Amino acid sequence: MPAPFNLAISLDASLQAAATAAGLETPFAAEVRGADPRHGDFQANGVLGYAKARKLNPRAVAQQLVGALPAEVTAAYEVAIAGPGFINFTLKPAGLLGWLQAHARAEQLAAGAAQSRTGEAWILDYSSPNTAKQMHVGHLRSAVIGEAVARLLAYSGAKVTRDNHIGDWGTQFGKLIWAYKRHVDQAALARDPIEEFERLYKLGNNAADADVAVMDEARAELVQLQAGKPASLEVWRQINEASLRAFQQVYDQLGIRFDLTLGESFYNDKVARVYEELAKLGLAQESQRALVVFHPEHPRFKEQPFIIRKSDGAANYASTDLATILYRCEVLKATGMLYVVDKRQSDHFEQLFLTARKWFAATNRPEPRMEHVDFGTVLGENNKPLKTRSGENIKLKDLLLEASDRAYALVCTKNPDLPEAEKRVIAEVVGTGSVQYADLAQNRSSDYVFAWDRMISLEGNTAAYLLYAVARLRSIFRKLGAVPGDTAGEAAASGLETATELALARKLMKFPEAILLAAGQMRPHFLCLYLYELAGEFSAFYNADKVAVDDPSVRARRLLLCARTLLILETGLHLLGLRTLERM
RNA sequence: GUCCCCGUAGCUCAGCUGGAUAGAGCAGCGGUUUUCUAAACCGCCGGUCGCGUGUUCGAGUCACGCCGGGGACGCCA
Repeated sequence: MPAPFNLAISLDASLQAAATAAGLETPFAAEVRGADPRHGDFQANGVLGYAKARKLNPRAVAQQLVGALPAEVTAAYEVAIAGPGFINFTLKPAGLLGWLQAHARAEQLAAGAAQSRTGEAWILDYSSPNTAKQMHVGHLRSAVIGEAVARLLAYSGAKVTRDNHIGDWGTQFGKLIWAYKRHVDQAALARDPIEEFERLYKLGNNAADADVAVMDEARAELVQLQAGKPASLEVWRQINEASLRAFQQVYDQLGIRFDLTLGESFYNDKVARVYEELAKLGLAQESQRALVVFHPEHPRFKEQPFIIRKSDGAANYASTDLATILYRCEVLKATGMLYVVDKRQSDHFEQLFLTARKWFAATNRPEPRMEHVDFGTVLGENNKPLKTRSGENIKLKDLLLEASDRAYALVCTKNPDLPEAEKRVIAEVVGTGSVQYADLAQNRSSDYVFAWDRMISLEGNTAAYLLYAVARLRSIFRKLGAVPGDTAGEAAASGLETATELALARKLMKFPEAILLAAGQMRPHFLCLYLYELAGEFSAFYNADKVAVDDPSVRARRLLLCARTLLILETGLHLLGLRTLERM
């Protein structure tokens, strides 16, 4: 009998059927959820509310429900009624082993997970830096969280399109092109294009401030660019290409690859339609020469305008964001879109979504799901936004480099005999992974304090702790000359016995819940927490139960546990965007 | 001024749609290695969940008020 991927869901369905069989009134919700291990694996709390609403004795209702449970359930679980009417379910050891045997390979887990979001098509809008500028620490969270959410949704069965909505259009290009044409240093450009663009922009900006004639020339450059003059477009195109190449170096380290890069310039010719439609529908109105949208039903947005066209006639990000929503629905056939953006922009997104909903409703377009996946600020240890000592933004490139350096120093003390090249790889994986994981492990909505020591000190809920568990698991298989997931070997496994074996197996079986929770709320920290607890159970098991024992059936079942732990740890870490290691 | 978010152990944080005795890590104290990586494991210590009132079988979680911190608020994104 194949074990269902998500036992909680399957149990819920069984209870629902039992409720009908027991003659309970509808609606009845079983409310199955993971339980405190002291009480069991799962608990159903539904009878409490049900009994209350009908002034029944909850324990009697629970009794009635338990009496109607199908034989498969009572065979697989210890069932107990506790307290005011909780029903506790503890999977028997044979059931645990059965689940582990049914989910032996990555494809089997993936197939199970993919059931929850089939048919959904999401556009993920994340990272989205400005071209011609360095990515700095302020770009970290969007990239890291966005990628993890993308992977979680895809794993859950959704079609995911990663769209890098870069800032590649704006008034700064006039000054930049002016300076580029006159002062570009080709050698510097080849070495580090963004560094050079930043230098040129500052140069152009200063020159324009100092000299009105330069300002006029810069303005003329901008007009020519916007008018589509080929020579200007060519420079602009070069700037963007070089910028994207530089971004990709960071993305490669973070495991990010976009499907689309449709920046603001792409929507240049698509904003006019937005103005026309919204004006015609009466949603937008002229105010102080700008085109704005008010929301009379909203306490604040009845007065605080959503400016969709500036008084000088130019577009702003409200214009392009509206055009983007339309394009994503009409052309890309998205059923939903997510914006992984700083929470300080929540007003903008609230106004944007309100406006888009009214617009779509008024034009009979199907309404997409739109969600602002917000996140807090990265703070320094002084609890203020993280900066360098001189008050500059920290470049993402430098941050990741420092992470690797710190990890390298650590590998050299912990495992000095490894080959130099391998130490470098370990440093890169551990360093980058530590930065990613520190960002993901905390609830994204809150600010978080960036602290190197806590991040790479490798204690507690950190990337290194998890990667270390993976490395130890790999080491076991290396030492024993065994292959993880070897079915023939696993067939010899005897039943789970020790407390640590059982605790580990129980935690493994909870993987589906962790995925569901993390993907459902687009909060990767739920997966982090699960993986951390799993690694903890593994470490306790590793310490208490030796795998390399003589008894072949004991060894086989422990190897099976190791193989599943390895599989789920790696699957989880990869979903978060981290790489894993053989040794560290 | 209006609105939003936050306040949980000395520190950094979990706590899923209200569920059982509020949990981790760090720091502190004490243990564990002739055994698969000790970057580990085990134990102890530590909380009036900012304060108050209310809602109910049940509140860290919901409502209202207050105190404290952060953020947003017309042409940057």
